[in-house]
Amino acid sequence: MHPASHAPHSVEELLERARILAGYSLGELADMAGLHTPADLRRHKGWSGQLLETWLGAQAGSKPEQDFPELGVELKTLPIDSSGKPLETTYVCYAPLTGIAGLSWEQSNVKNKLSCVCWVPIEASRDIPPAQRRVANAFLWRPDKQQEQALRQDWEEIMEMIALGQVECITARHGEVMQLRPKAADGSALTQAVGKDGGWIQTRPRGFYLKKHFTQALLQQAFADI
DNA sequence: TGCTGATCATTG
DNA sequence: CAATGATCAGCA
Repeated sequence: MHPASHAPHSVEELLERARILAGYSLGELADMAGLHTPADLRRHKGWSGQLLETWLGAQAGSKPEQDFPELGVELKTLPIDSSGKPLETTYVCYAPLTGIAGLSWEQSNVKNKLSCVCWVPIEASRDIPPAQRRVANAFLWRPDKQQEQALRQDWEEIMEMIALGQVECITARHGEVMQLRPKAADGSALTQAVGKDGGWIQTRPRGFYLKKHFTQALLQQAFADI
């Protein structure tokens, strides 16, 4: 068994590839791919996701697009504990802080990214070294009406606050299923945003994240029959 | 102990 | 710097 040499040609092929990985440890997958497994992820936070990208044939990069543009599918690893509950929130995408007048949910990066997601849960409790963490069953998800409505509502509320110059007032407690949090290399990273009086301010870059209870519901929905 | 805010590595 | 992949870690 070896990593994919090219992107999958269909959603079915992608899901097949992902399901084959279920049961393997990250150490095994790294070995087979000829990659080094770090002892911990403190300085390798994106390692799991990049390993899975390698195995499934996604192009690494930093483009604000889906991982599989031809399929319209986004790939996301999801760390879970032994009882199958998410251990972390899930990063969605960078949040635009300028030039957002007239931007609609339909045009948003969030909607695009979440329109179809291949979720790959990984048993990743902190007491398990990365090499021993195991891949669980992948599943494909498209938001249903209610899920999309919930995402849309949070997005619209948060984006309205940003547009009104209230970005500094937004905390991770805003939003029912999705939150806005800092997203940067460190506290010195600054980007432009709209300020209170309508002028420009410098602020920390932000990203959208899915709250844990939302992704937990996706897991339950996907494995309800198991 | 969970969550929020902070942080790490890499690429374009 | 922007954006990707995320997890870390202090504090309530």
